[in-house]
Amino acid sequence: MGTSERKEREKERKKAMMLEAAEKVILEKGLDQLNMDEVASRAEVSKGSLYLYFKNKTELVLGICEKASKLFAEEASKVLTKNLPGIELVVMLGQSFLNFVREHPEYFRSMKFFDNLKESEALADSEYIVRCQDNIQNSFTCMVRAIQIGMQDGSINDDYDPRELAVLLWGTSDGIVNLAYMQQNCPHYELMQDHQISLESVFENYIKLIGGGIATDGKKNKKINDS
Amino acid sequence: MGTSERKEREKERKKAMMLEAAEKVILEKGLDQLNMDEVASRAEVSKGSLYLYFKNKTELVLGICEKASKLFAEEASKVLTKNLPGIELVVMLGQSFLNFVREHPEYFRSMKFFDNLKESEALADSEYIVRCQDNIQNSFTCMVRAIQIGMQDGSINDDYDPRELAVLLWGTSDGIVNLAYMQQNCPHYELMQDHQISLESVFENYIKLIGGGIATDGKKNKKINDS
DNA sequence: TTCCCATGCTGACTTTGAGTCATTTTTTGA
DNA sequence: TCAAAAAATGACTCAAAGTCAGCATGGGAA
Repeated sequence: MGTSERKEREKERKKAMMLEAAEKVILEKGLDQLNMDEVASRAEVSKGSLYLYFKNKTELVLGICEKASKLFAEEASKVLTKNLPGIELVVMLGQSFLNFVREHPEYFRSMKFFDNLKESEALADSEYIVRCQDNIQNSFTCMVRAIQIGMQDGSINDDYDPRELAVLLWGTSDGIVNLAYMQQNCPHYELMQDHQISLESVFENYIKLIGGGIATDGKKNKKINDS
Repeated sequence: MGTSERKEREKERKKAMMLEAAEKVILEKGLDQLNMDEVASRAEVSKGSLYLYFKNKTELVLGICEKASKLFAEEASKVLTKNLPGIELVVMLGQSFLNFVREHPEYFRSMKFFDNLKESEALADSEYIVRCQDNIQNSFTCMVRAIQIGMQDGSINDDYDPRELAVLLWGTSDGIVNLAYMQQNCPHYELMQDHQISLESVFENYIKLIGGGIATDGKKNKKINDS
């Protein structure tokens, strides 16, 4: 009986259509202008149907966030397959993050929404929350792995705890990437427009600064000597 | 005729009461639960009065953001008066930022709200936006000054452009401070809860990493030799 | 003291948009 | 072919943002 399978697929397809409609609205008008009636009409379904698939507006956005965090986690795990020194993997992860945000500002926006949820919003009882957390955790684990690889191959200074260093890199790169997002999407954000500072060179310096700090830079290559 | 002056002060006092009421609500329930009727009743005025002082909900939050950004700018300029090497001023600015967010999460929240405004929200025509931008610009200038002082006194490597370095430090410390905010205010944020990583040590390592990267650390103390 | 006007204040009302549900349409399997 | 189940609909309810016609107050002129 392949009927139920086809039905299942059809359901997924519709859900995807609704998410895509919502993404477009966010891209065009911003998250705060997202309106359920408009999403419904753009997805060519009734409002009732929309609520059949997503129990409220929060879950609709979390649906986007799930896609976003999954996509990025895939990106991150792809980076890890490359045969490169750990330090370069770390740099590539940062670069992927930046590209991701530039290519999908609406995804980054939905992830910020996720970040700022409070328990007050029907939070604990949502499957989406759990899946988003999982995906983010996976990306984070990629960062930890890259650092561990680097410590193993001697390209990264092993004075630090790998997980702690990962948190540090996660936080700082989120900050830098957020600058990029705001420069691109928030016209009133003036920190960089005023002066003629390019994000390219800021990011380059970020890599140089952080990279310099965590790399072994020829001082103590014990691991390299071993191999 | 001191009457109009007293009236003016009275108006300011009421405005401050309304802002305080709104801050309390944000602190207790979060920004997304902020509700104009509740603010009005807590401030012991009618809804109509509230709208007499703030033309909409967005401006009310921007009013808080104005206070917040002003407070922080004052904090930052206080740091600059200290008679210390530039590098230590930079570290103190970072530390102040972290303390600020810990002590006033609702202020940080309102600044995030400001950051994420789109032009769609009656944006260009708001006096608040301009004042917030000014205050933030002032804080940023403090960071630039601290860096310039450090380059002058030889405690900071002058390979970088001061403004570009300031953007870099601004972005990264915003990211780190954001981690602190989330850990404190968003129960679903699991990046650090899972592992037993303390924010203290992450921040310490942040200072060590960045500080190490920008400090002259005895390699090229040309300016120090001069004096 | 009394009245008048300006300014400030009020809360009932309008509007908008999230979320619901009784009803209709479509699909499925007998 | 048809009845029961599943899916879809959009008019409705309800909460909260935002408005406005009328009320209160207080300071100055008669």
